[in-house]
Amino acid sequence: MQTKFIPINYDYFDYKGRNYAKIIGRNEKGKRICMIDSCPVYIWAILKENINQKQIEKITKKIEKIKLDLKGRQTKVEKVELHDKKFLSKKVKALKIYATNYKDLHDIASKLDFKEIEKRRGYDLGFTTHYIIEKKLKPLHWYTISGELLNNSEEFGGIDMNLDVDFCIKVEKIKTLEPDKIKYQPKILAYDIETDELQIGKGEILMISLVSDNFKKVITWKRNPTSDIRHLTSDFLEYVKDEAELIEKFIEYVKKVSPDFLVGYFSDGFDLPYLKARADIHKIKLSLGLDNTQPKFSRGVQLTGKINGITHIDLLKFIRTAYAQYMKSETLSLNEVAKEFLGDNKKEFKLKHSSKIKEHEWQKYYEYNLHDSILTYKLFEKFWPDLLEFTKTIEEPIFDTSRYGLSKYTESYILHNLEKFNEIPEKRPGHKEIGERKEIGSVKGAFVYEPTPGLYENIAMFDFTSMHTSIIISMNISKSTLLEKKEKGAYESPEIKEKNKKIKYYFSKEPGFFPNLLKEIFEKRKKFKTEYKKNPNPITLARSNAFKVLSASAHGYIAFFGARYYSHEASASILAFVRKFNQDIIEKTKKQGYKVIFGDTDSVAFTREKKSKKEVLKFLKKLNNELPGVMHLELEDFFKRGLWVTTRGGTAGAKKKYAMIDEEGKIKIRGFETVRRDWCKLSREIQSYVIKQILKDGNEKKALEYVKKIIKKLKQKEINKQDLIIKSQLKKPLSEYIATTPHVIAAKKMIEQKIPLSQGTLIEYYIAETKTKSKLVRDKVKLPEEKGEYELDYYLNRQILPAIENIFQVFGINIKETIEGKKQTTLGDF
DNA sequence: GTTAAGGCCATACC
DNA sequence: ACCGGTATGGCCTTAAC
Repeated sequence: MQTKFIPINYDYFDYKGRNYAKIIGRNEKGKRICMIDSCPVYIWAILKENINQKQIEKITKKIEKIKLDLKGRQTKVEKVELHDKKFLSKKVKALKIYATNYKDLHDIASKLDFKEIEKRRGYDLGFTTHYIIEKKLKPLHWYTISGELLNNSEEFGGIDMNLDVDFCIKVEKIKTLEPDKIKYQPKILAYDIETDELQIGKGEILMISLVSDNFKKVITWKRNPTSDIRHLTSDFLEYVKDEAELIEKFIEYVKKVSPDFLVGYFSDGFDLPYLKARADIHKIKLSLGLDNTQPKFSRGVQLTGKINGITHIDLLKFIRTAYAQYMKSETLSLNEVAKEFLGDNKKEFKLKHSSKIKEHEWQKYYEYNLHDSILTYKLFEKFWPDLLEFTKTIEEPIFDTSRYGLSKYTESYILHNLEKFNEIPEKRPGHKEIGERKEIGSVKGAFVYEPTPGLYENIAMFDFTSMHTSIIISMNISKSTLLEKKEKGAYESPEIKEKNKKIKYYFSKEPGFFPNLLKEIFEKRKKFKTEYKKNPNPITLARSNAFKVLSASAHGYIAFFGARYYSHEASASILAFVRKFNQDIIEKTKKQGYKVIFGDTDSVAFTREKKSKKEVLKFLKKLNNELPGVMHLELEDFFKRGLWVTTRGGTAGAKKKYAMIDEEGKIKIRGFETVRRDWCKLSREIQSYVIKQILKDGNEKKALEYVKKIIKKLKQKEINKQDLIIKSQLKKPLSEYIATTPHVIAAKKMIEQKIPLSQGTLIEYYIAETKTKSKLVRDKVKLPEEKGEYELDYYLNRQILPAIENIFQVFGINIKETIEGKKQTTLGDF
């Protein structure tokens, strides 16, 4: 039979010693289909140089005889071919050694210890990745598949009989369909659980909400026994007898909706493992899989929950890697993320233990639970274009792309594109190699220019477009193009200090596959950005974003010790170029007669004095003409004013801290306390006001008046406590803290009061007046709900004044004296 | 007991 | 371990007096 098909969920199984890919997807009518397919399995043996034909024939014969009997599975070499390939951009002769089972390739590799063989590669990709590369059945692309329909067939041990799909097909032919011809509407089911404890399985699950297209449900067994059920019943609410029945009902609904995607928020680390743990306690099988199997959890750094045939998505992970760096939200909590992307307003509900929930609060709790699933559902819809485009770009199953970090994005893109360079993949570094890479230590980073504190007018700012990436492309830098010694015409890095020696690295003129691939990414990034500007919609934006992220992560990937194509030398060279190009631009700008104010990594800002914008742009053009390759400097913007301050208590200009106002009055604040979430709202707001007023007026007069007014309020204890809350994140488990900081104390108080808390929680507290004689801040910590007066001294001298004093210092004003008054007379003002 | 230096810790910039 | 280095600054801990 023949059908159209979009692959969504990839899995594989062994049958009679061979690997079979098992791919679940849909056809154009929305029917769920399972495809079963196989592909050649092989390992590359790269031969040493100068091995002659006779030697090759000799070892080929030996290799062909390799047979292994492992754990009851017999495996053997089926075929050996000689190929002309490339490895790390160098021409090599390599044997392609076919075997029966991908998992046995490691053992076959260990049998290939012939002296003629230099390296063994290409057996650590994982079967699914290998399969996608071999058969080009890429996730979320459309295909026409023809094959044999398996209908209650005995083949593959009757796999189709236990699988909840419409058809099961043994693939014979795969044909690519024109992209975007058929619209695929993903079937989504969002879920969220509420529990009494945050530790997995420790407390009971109180309720579960489920949201799909035209489907809303909250299942619960908890309510106050004295309350009248009629008042509590809603159209979405369904009562069950106990927690066991709750879990069974959940399974029932998942099966009934039968989604492509079961979507949660932090569900890898919480909801799914929690459900499994509670199901285990009740001896219930959490049979969510299409084959009725339970979710499988794998432990990387973080827990990951996989359901057979249904793609479990933890949206938090995807947002964290693909979006967090471009977001404004202070935390990645569902509420804040929803606020930023959906404009949804918070549903207020303070989580507490079920025993402390009052009668009338239950209905609110149910609604809160439902709302979380609604938000998760809407966020999935919102991010679907991004999930789609990232998956199509990286060519890994969406289950994986949605969980990958930046290095994996880059690496997957490379692995799926090696074939066009005829490259054999490099291996993953082992423990030993990672250790060695760490041992070498980090390389010197970018250059940051020390600004002179002050208020400046008429500022222009230039920055390099994708600086690191354009350096890699323009200077052909990579692990594979690094030369052992200087060659004629090679690219030469600036001088680098390594172990007290000054050295240079050289890179081949011969284009390497990595810089070449990056050039492709770089150009696609430009193309999709233009495409988006011409035709703005979620898909073009997502495509543009995918390539933006990919392009921006290239250098980080090379410098990451876990990367296949890691290179200390390449990373050091890239950064040496980064420093050099930035410093060169700064020098040239000074020479041109401009006053340089600041520069950080890839940017320079300067006052244009009396020169016109036109002259500045002419200068920019001149600078660009002197840049090599694809390197490009662009005008970030012209600014009306900008403010730079000293470091706290010092005289040096503070780096990475500035504020500018553009000609439309739009203000850009970097590094100041205003943008730091670990300062209280009051400090941030005062500072933000002061900065804005100064930038608008060009002087400090109004700002000073405002500050006096607020400080008066502060002294009269008229400030709302909410504005004095300090927030700080618990970055590791409480037990691992060496120093007992205020936020650690606050966290301990929360535990005492049974307020849910875990690693990653944003801890809130305020500093209160206490009887203690202790000078330690931590001894005055109180939780927001705790009764108490705020301590004036702390907020004045450690929050408000520090945030503004070096700003007023720019105008020669000592704000402490002005407020507290060395001259006591000024105190009378308050 | 006080103080300064150093370390831990969180957060931001690019 | 899950992209990197550079930088500010609060607060605690420790060593020295």
